[in-house]
Amino acid sequence: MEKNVRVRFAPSPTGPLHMGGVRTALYNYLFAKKMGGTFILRIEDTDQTRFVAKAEEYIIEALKWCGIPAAEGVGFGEGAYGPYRQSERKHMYKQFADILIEKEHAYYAFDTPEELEQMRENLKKAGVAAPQYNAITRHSMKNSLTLSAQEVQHKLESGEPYVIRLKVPRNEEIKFNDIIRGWVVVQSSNIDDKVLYKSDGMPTYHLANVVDDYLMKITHVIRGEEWLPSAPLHVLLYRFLEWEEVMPRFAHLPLILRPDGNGKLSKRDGDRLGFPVFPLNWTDPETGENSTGYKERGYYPQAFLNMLALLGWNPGTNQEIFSLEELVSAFSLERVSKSGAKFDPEKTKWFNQQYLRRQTPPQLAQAWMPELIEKGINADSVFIEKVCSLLQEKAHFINEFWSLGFYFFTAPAEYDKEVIKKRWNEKAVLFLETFHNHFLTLSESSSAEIEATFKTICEQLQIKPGEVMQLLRVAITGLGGGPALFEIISLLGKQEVSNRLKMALDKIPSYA
RNA sequence: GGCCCGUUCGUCUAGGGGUUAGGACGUCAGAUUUUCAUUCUGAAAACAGGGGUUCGAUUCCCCUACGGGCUGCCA
Repeated sequence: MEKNVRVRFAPSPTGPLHMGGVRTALYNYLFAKKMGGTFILRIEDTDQTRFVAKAEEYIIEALKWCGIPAAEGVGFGEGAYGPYRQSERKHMYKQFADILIEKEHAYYAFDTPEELEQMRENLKKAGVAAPQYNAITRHSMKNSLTLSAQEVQHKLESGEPYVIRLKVPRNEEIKFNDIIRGWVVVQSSNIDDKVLYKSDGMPTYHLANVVDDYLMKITHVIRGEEWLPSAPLHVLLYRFLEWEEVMPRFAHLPLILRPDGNGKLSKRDGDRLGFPVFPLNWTDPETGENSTGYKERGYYPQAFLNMLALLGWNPGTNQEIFSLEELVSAFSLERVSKSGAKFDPEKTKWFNQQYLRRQTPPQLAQAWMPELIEKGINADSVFIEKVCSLLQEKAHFINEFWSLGFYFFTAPAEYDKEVIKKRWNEKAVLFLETFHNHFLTLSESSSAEIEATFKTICEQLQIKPGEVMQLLRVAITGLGGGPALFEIISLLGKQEVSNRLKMALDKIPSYA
């Protein structure tokens, strides 16, 4: 077993973290915990042009809400390998680019963006589908391989903008053993001379992530499949920097796909299809555009995480509901699947329902209380808890409680029209009146008692219970469905039910 | 286009040379609660296609098809 496992989640702060990112963070977290290792948050902000204010803060808040905090890194008390923001590590990268140049594994390039564009266009015209800056084309570009040493020196000294590119060998087989995918083999001729160091003095992702992973003693790189094509490049970097023996193991996670059609789940899909893609609400600082989060939609973070964990990983058993601790002990990268997984919003709701079911009535009452207070409801806590335990089995979210059970606190203002249309007739009115009278004479009003009364009356009047049961419900709650009716009546109490029956008898005839 | 990765019910997936191919969500049907939006039971529902290898392939290999990712001085 490896010792001192160190993994990192390394998002770039270009916007809110979406659920794919959360899952990557989760798998990193689970793996770290499982191995007794360290989970690190590193902010990859090497692209200053794409910086989004508040994004970093959002990422940190999201991890906290989910309950998968980093042990080390930005927003989590730093650690021994800081700083953990690449912009603050700016000074560390150049020396490694220089080493590569010294070893002739990299070179300076002075081509302007226009010249690069020109090169690509020319090659396309000549029939090259994917023009590359590579072992062939670099000979006709402006770089330290084609220019004389003096020219290069002069350009450098005169402050001409330059980048440093990796000199990818012409024809070499590069391979690595991915934990999830097995051996991945790529010919170096298919890799281009990637920019490692940008003209603005910042490294690109490729250089920065390799340098930082090395410096931070990262043992396993667990990231999305979109990185698979550049992994060989990173392997090359480790080799050229002579860090191969401490090169991390790679695990490339399958993508999360959109529920409709195909393709990677994107930030836009959520609002288009009506489910959140972000853990928390987000307001775009530029456009003011709002996106809803799982938190604000009423999801439990545990349910959200549980769903995410099973999207691309499974324990090999039939267990589906896992606490975080259970996930940690069951998790392994080997059981992560290779193929992309379509996200299923319905099953996500189901997970939340499962967690809701597992709450105790006091927990539910506490969670519901703010809304009740806001609505000016002032009820006994024991009563509220009883309401919660009835509502619990009908709801997926606590935020459905009010629309499902407002009638516990206030008489209905409307009645289900469908039911009235179908069931309201003279016989039904007679039933309601009779039931009302009997109900008032009841000495105790337990649900069993009420049910017995109900049945007796049905027999007396020769009415099938099915004909009036739902109507009775509508008269009292206004709704056509809900928790056990006699429980509701019992809980509401004699006086209230009596009032409501009177009101229903009075209002319903002129209804619909 | 090129390179890379993938392909078991509609969806998430288990399995793995000989199985009635298992589970979950969803769907549908029955039951029960003499209502329902709960619960229970049940049903329909899958190995992309073609070649090998093999006594036998859904499982191993190859090809095809399809899907996805990447192809920036983005990450």
